[in-house]
Amino acid sequence: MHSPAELATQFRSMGRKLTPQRQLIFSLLHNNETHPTAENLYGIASAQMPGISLRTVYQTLNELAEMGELQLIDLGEGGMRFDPNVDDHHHAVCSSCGKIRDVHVKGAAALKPNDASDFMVSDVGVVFRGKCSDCESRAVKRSPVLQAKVSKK
Amino acid sequence: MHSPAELATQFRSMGRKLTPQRQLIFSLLHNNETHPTAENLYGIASAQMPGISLRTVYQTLNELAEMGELQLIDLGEGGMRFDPNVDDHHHAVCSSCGKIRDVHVKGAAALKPNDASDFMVSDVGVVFRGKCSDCESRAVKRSPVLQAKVSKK
DNA sequence: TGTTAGTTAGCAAGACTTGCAAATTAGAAC
DNA sequence: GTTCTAATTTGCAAGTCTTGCTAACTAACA
Repeated sequence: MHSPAELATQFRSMGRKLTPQRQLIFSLLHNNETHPTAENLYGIASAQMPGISLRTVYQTLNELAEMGELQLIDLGEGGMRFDPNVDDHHHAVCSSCGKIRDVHVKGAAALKPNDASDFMVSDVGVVFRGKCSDCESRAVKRSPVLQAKVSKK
Repeated sequence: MHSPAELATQFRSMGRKLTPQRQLIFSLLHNNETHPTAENLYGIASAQMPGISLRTVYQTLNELAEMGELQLIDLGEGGMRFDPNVDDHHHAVCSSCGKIRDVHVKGAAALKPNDASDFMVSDVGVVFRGKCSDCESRAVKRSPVLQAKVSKK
């Protein structure tokens, strides 16, 4: 995602308005690596701007997504997540705490469906599921013998 | 997924009942490669057993999923999809017609997050997006010059 | 055939997201 | 600074998908 300042310029050059609501959302997303849901952002935004509506948050997020400034991630956990990182990257999801982390994957771009040579691939997405280091170390401390089990989904 | 007969045995051995509704759903899922939604199955089931409820379809699907007989796929298109194929495989989604196809991916199991060596991976999922051969050939026929554009998400 | 624990059906409700219309306001012109 | 207008925000209703709840039903077994 571009910087809030750049987005501001971009919006204005498109004949669109730069409202305080939008500016706030731009700043909340800037360098945000938490993969927030709309509700997450609404919570934070509300604290700084009481009265802002959830509807506006959704609206702005959709606009940014349409502009290609956000990547939408749906991991089937009830709720779309928004990622201001639109570089070529993938995701690692902790099945314990639910945290999502951006990761780069060597060789991902070269993956091909073995048995569907007639499928024209335009995009490849990789999702790792497992345990993040925080949850893993907590599990080890709590019960070393269970470690093996726990690490299996 | 096991065969309907095997599932029947398995259910009974668990002290659960083998109802006509369950049998129907087992048979509809057997060798089903369409990645149906609950609603899809409900539609087909209703034709063969008028009065069966959508609630029961959901219930049975969830039970099978818990038993590891179904893989749940959520591609963020509004609606979980159920895959009786629980072998190690991945998916190719046509962005034009929405069809999902099971594919095997050489090297997928060996993928690792480059920059998250502390993440304990227990599962890797790969999703290809693009155009299936049907849609691709249709696009070519309709407008050869647009082919390049169309094939880009 | 009777008993009963497991199931089903139907509806209400919950979670997430979008449509709509009235009220508000950023940005441009004067 | 004032005025104007199209873009935007709000709040609520509604839509989609899924689950909770419970009365009625029934498979399985004695």
